[in-house]
Amino acid sequence: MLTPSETKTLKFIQKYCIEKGCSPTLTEIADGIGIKSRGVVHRYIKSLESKKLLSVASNRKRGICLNLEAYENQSIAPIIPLLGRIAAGQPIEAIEDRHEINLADFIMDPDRFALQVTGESMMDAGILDGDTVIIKHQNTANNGDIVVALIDGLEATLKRFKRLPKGMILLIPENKSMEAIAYEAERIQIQGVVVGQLRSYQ
Amino acid sequence: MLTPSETKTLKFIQKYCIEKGCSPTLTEIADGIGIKSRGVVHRYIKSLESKKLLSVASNRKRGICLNLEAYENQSIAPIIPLLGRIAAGQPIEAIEDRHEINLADFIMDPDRFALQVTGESMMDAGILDGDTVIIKHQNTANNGDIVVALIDGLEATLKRFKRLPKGMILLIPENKSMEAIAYEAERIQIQGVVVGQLRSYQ
DNA sequence: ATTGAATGTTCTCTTTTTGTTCTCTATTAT
DNA sequence: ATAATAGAGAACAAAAAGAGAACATTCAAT
Repeated sequence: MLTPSETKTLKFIQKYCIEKGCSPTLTEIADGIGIKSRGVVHRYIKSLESKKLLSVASNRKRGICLNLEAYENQSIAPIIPLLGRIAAGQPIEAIEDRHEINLADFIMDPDRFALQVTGESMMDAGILDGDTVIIKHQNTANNGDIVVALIDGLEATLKRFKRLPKGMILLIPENKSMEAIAYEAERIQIQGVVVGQLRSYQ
Repeated sequence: MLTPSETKTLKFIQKYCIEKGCSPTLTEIADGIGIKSRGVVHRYIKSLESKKLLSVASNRKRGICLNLEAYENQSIAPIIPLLGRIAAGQPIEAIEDRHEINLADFIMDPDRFALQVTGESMMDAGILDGDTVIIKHQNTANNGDIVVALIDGLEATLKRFKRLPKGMILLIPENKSMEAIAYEAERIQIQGVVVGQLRSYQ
């Protein structure tokens, strides 16, 4: 487990390496993490080395070498490393854009809950049968939102929301073989909007 | 069985770990659960430890380590409540089928990483431009797996995998407007298979 | 090759924060 | 009454963070 200072040091080194193409000096690191002592930085580096997160060529200037496999050794990595982008037929943008996904942003909010989707009504929006959608609980929606709507108080569906003139609401399935249906606003109760979606292939 | 305070403490630690990437200090926990005494927090931690829900490195700062395996039996995982299923035009099965999604299953595995998808090559499989896919790092794949494949060592793509006779490998885009391409097996290097996918609508 | 500035390394020292162990009190349910 | 839970807070030990001095080594310019 890394201390906050070690984490800060490691992140600075990663960023520096990516931006400048070589590793930083101890003075640069000290400056980067907001302390004054090279000795202290050296201590952090040694600790990170002992934790296999990087290796240092002894006495070499700029001799820090990041261990890119390090994430795989981490005992707990609640945050997944986001390694880069992948495109259709495009070369991978290697390590350039390395940052992290914070799943906390995704989910850990008290007014959110999950629903498992059955049916294909939102297929064309990339929400498949069996997917899980993360819903933010709220009673209103904007045009274009994907909402959980309760029709006549008993039937809940997942549809794209559109407000029509004259107090009508259009619920649009994202599936070419299905039709959008308009309802009087009184019949529709918004239970929440989709803020995320996840799928497991296992 | 956990007391309310212990549950509160554990949930706070889970959330903190996910958000910050390291465990909280006793003071931070006290603050987080709304009490003032580090001593009390210490007592809760020790109790949680005796219930095998976490382990603490003694005298180490931020030395709390969550025990993820223990979560499968108890309803205290770092989870979102999964409220039910939602269907196209079907009534919601309210709270009847309430269980939970365990995010630990989804991500907390050291040999997994994430990639952000650009392009539409897997559109028909519900993987859209901008989505994040969770990759399990491995060098082999089964027919039907969605894989990250490196072509000629320099071009990484996301495609469905199929092994053909005579040492050929077919990489199939899930997009009607794109064609599957067959390669000699030597040209293809599997970097991992897709085990999850997530999307944020925010 | 020599030299000097920059850099890495190894110390000691101090301060602050944190973990640990207590005792004490209050509340609640059995 | 008793036990379990919840909390405050004091006192001490230890870890982490940091400053900075002193020395060793690199590396590039001369």
